[in-house]
Amino acid sequence: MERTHSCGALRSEDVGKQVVLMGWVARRRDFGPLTFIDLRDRDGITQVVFNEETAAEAHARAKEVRGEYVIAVTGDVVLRAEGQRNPKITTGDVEVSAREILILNDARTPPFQLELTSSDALASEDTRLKYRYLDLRRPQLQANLRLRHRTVAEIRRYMDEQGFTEIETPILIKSTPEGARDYIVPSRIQPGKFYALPQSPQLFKQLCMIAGLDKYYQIARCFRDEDLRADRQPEFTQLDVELSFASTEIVYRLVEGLFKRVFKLVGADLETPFPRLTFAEAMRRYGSDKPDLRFGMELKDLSGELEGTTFAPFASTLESRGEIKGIVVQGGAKLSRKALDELQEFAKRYGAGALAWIKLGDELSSSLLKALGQETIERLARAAGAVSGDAVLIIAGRAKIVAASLGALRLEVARREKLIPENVYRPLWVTEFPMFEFHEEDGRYYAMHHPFTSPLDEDLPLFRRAVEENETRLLGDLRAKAYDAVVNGVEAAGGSIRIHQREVQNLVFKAIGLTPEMARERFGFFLDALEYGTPPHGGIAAGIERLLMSMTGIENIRDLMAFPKTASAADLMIDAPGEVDPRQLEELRLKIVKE
RNA sequence: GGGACUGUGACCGAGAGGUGAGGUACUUGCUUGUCAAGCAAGCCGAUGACGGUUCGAGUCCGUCCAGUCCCGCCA
Repeated sequence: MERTHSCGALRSEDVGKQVVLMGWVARRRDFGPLTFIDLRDRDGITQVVFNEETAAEAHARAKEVRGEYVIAVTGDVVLRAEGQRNPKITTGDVEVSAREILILNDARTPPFQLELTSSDALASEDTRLKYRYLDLRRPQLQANLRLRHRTVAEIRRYMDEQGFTEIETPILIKSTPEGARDYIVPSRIQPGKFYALPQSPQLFKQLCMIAGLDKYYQIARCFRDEDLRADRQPEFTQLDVELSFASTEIVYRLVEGLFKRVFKLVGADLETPFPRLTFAEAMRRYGSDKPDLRFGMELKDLSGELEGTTFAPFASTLESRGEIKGIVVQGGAKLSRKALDELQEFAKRYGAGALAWIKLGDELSSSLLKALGQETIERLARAAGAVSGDAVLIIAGRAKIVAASLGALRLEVARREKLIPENVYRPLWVTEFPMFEFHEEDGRYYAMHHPFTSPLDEDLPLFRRAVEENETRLLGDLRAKAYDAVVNGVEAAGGSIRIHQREVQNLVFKAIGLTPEMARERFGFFLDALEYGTPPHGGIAAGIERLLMSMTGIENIRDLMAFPKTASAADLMIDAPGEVDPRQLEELRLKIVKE
């Protein structure tokens, strides 16, 4: 017996056909001489009717069936009578009148309920993760995985059309101290030595360019041993792209074309070219390098209005060249004291000392009223662009902290006040990322993107001066040919044009404190390769799950992966990570040191 | 490394120091058309683990475990 249709396929046009459906029993409703089964497969649900009068044997067997049994049904598609149709399911105009039923497999009562009624909620996440194969039967998760498949399929089609070659690179590679923490794999054949799993195929894709492969891409698994977040898993998938003779403009066009195609899958029509913001401007106006442009509420600089203030917190901020900025919450005058306290707590997580506020209600109120006086406060509110009924939230401090806390506050307030429109897509390029970032603890600069990222051509003279004359503080001002594609506040892709000249590469190593010997030890093979005729090249990588998050608005990466891990990087289903047999350890010459 | 929240029957979930609702699932019976089937009955737990405070703890305190979210981290 072969199935003829999926459980989501039948329509009124199919009435009269004899069909075979196979699937899982979602529900059974027993009415004595009449029994209904909602049959579910990946495509949908079809109602099957068992009638004692017309199919006594099948009807009797149907009574034995329970939830999640796997059955095959042979029957006739019949039109449902007016008033008996079910508009909630796509097949709701028809039903299958069963002639035969075959129980393909029975099922234990599930450990949690897959089919929900309004009176119950989804089981807790750990229970569902333990029985992931059952949770995945839920139509929502299946839809996510199918969208993921269609997205990746579309990516492959597009990249192929654009002349790219999909090339696989090794999973067992070598650990480098740069970047994220590596997952390491012990070598049995060479005891005491370790492979690392790739954080990304970075060096290999550049080697593909040196190899003359010209246009490379890969749907690549990446591994990073860092703490997890709602949008971060230890292993994830990237569309990794690199092309020779590239420029930023070529990369932008390629990715805009790709995103345009892929976002069509969720019914979105992205306008190209995407608008662009430099990193500096994004930070200044949104306090974020991945601004969500679906709503306004831009950060406004208020330090000009406060020049010469005697209010100590503000005065000391200005004196130490910090920033005082604010955002306007439309209609925010109704914010309660409690809400403002909560927002202050929220801002403090990002290092903000305090959150000052002004409310333009029926009468002016402000946490700064005593300190600054009514006149100054009104001037501040006006400068921020607030009108009657609004509130202004103000944070003062070091530029980095003001951006982080006020940028996060902007998002938080927008969420709380429901200021973010749905079904709107606002992509943009964030460009000209800094080359280097100062690391307070280590007291030195690190490459912000990675050490092979090219500086802007016009910043090259400054770069030479910074390194050759050892003016290290200039390093913070250097801009890179590095870019992110951001959609609705999600960093969907990031990349750069690479350095292809040895001289510039040496400058970078010097800037981040790598002696030629150290650079050679870490990247020796790669530096060699660069000297054999490296074409100018550049590329980009798009996190597949992140891309899907921006397409769907789904806020948790786990919902876009088949078998994700928990926040403590565990797989509750297979119970990984686990201990290994002592013999395995011995073979690898490894010893566990107990605390 | 740090912070916040959560942990009650198979599942969801109420219970603001004095033995724990309700719903769903499951089992049985009844109802000829439901679609979150209905109705009735049954079944099911001493509340994540351990320790403490108390005459008495699910409720308070401590430690641990697990889950979620966030800061740090993620070039």
